[in-house]
Amino acid sequence: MSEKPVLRFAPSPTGMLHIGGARTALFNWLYARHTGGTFLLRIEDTDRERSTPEAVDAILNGMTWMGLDWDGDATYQFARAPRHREVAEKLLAEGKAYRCYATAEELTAMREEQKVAGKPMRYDGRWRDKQAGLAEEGKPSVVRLKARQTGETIVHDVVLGDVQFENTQLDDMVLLRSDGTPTYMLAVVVDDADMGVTHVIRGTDHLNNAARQLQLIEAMGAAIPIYGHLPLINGPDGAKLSKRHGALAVEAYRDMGYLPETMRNYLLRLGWSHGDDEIIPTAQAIEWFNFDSIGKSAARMDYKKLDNLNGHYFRETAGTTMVAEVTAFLAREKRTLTMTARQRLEMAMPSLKERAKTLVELIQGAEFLFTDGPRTLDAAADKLLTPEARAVLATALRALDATDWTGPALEAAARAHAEATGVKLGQVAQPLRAALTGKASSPPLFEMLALLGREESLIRLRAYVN
RNA sequence: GCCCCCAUCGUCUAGCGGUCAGGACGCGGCCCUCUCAAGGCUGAAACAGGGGUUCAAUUCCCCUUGGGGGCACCA
Repeated sequence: MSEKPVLRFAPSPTGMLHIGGARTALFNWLYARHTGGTFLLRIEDTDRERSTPEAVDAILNGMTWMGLDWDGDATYQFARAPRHREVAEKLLAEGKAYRCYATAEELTAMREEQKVAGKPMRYDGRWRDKQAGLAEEGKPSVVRLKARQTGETIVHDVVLGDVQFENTQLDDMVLLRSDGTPTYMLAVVVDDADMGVTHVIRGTDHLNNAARQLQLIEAMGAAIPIYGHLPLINGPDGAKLSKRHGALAVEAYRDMGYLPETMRNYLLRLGWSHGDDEIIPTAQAIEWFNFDSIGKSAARMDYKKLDNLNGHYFRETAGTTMVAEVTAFLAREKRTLTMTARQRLEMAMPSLKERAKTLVELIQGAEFLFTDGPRTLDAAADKLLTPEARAVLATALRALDATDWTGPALEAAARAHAEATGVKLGQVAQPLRAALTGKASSPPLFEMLALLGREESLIRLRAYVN
């Protein structure tokens, strides 16, 4: 075991890259980067019916957005079918596999009977020791592994520990379909062996498969990889994460305005821990990541916590980077900013990123910077601009106009004006804010007034003086 | 039905025989404050139940219950 670890993420391109897959990819990637090993990407497209090029793109894009770079080119499993077939033929020749002529209908009936009888639903090995006779001549057949029928198979798992399966529970799985194409079971094992994969880290939905794959590995005489099965992610209600919960694909998180760094940190903490640490930037994660601290139980998505983390990374991220994130986000919505809007955005970014939790929220809060002229009031701002407030606005406006148009000077003027008229600063500031931004909350008022400039600010304020 | 896995505050988790059961998100209160955030202080909130083992169980074992996964010529 002196060789560097080789890990892989092997999704099937039958849909988007979902959050659970993203986490599996992340864990594999982290371990590879932590150890200086290799992280491979293999597209398991042996199911020709369900695999689509769109899904392949979605997975590749999702991985790229998540910042999970793989080593070398992605391999496509279907392209390796001849090799898979070769292995199956070898097994057949060695007597470790056999042809089964049972039809699909026959097997379905068999399972039905087993179910009714309360017996485990397994292939009964009806062709295991039977020679094909004249009747089978030219009939379609599948190739099955002649699995061991006694004893037990133990999966040594780095997250779950040793898991033991009775071999009587494992049946003779299909290696080659009747059309000659390899099954997933055959393909993964052959590919992992050929690619030199040392660590198979995947979801617990594959735990049972591990036992069966172990038998195939043994029959092939290949090296046994280190297994690790990760608990699945459930929806906020604890039920299986499904389309019903929406927000399944990583792209959905991108569109909701979360940063890749946020997703990596969040997904890492969902099932992995390092004492009391919550904020774990990727560089730190690479340094710390190990298999020992992976939890065994399924976790649920918590959007509140995700929001909180995203807000944290907004505050941590440089303003220029955030401007780039915002413009990229807007570009995806086919929006572009004018030169002025962009300049304002850059200037206001330190204040904007301080109070938003998602890019969507940040952009909503920045809309008043993107266009010129009087604002349309939202409900809260409208409620704020009572006749009395408008009167305050009128006098405050004159006080402001009489001073230097800088943040500190404007604030001083407003404070002096408030004191002179015997009201609190808030009573002066809120009407101004409503007229200036069209909203009841915004980044610091005086900073925004200065940023928009005297002329533009006065146009907006005067619009709401009766 | 059969097999496998899991089980600490509402949620994510720390804990690896003796702890006032800790942290984070969320929630309540106070402070700060031009709004909204952020920040500081603070409060409520958990060992699923029952048996063992042990001087001592959240921690080890068994059962129950509850969740999850699997049982294809899908991956």
